[in-house]
Amino acid sequence: MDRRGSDKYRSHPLHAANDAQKTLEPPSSAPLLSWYDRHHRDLPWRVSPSMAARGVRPDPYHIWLSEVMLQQTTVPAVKSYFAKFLERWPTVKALAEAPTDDVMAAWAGLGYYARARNLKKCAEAVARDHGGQFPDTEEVLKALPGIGDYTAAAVAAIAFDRPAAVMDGNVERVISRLYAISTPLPAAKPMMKAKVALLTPSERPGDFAQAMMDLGATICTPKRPACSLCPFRDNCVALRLHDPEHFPVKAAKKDRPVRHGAAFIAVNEAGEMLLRRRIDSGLLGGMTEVPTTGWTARIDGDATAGAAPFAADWQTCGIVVHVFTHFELRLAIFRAAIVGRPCADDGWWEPVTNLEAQALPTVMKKAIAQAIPRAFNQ
DNA sequence: GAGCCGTGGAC
DNA sequence: TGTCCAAGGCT
Repeated sequence: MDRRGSDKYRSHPLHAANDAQKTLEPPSSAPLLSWYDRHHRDLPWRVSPSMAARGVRPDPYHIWLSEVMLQQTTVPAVKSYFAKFLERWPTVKALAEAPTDDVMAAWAGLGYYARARNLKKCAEAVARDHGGQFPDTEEVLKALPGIGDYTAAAVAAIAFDRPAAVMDGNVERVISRLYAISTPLPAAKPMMKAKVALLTPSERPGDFAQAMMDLGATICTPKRPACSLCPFRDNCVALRLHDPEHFPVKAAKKDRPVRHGAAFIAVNEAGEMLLRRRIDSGLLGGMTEVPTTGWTARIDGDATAGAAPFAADWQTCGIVVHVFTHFELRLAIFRAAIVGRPCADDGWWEPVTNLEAQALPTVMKKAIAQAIPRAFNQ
């Protein structure tokens, strides 16, 4: 058990780290900012250096929206969603007035759907309590739904040029290597945040924060970091120890259990599919689903017949496997041709041609595609 | 503090 | 193929 990541606990000579540190100059923000000016990435939510030089500041709404989307999500995955949201809801006020179901449907596929629910709540709070203007301090930002330590600091620094200590997974990796911190995460976070605070300059704190994250994303990568290109190469204790990949040390992860369930794709003679809305809390909260069993039981033929939303000629369509963060789901898929609209009180019958507009999470799209291969465009 | 909460890409 | 992980927040 605990095979995942357990080797991260392999021992490391602390005395060597201390000895190496004595021979290194402490890092400063200047080389990093210089590197950032030379390697700036053009991202949709950023203000270009030339515009910034003319005093143009980023739109706080854009920064906030991008930062929420980027929580535990990669830049390539976010880009199209960011463009879609800005086109549809150009201002925080527009987002505040949008129907929640529209926001959930637009978010479908990005994952961590509590972010979408909180995004809407946050927009409403900004419109209602702050006159449609985002607050410009960490403390007030953090009081808003979906804004925690990281996002509050990031918005304060990037949008408002506040000297906030921004720490995400990238910065944790950079800092842990710079100082060869052997305390495992997450226990080491307070120590790391203190290091970041000392390193954060009063000039260009927003650029510094983005530079630290860019450095972690492109140079100080988890595997095979490009240390020879790093502006901190002469200050990095982990590099001096010839083992940057050893850091950050993390607590071992737990095994991922397997859960079983069944999903039922019912289509009537009018080309409509039975859908339901999940409760607002918990897994896939507030999102749309096809009828399913609970996701704990082991499914066999007898249990499946009783678990269907209504009696019908259910045909088996095989198994869909979907991996969530903390468990793996194996979903038995069943399909039936229905006459009329049974169970309409428990959900609704949606034209199959309109499935793209629904708030269907990826696991549900996979289940539907298993039963009806042409339900979605690829 | 630790568990819960998605997804897709890289290796 | 399995494993890790990506600009975390909430409870």
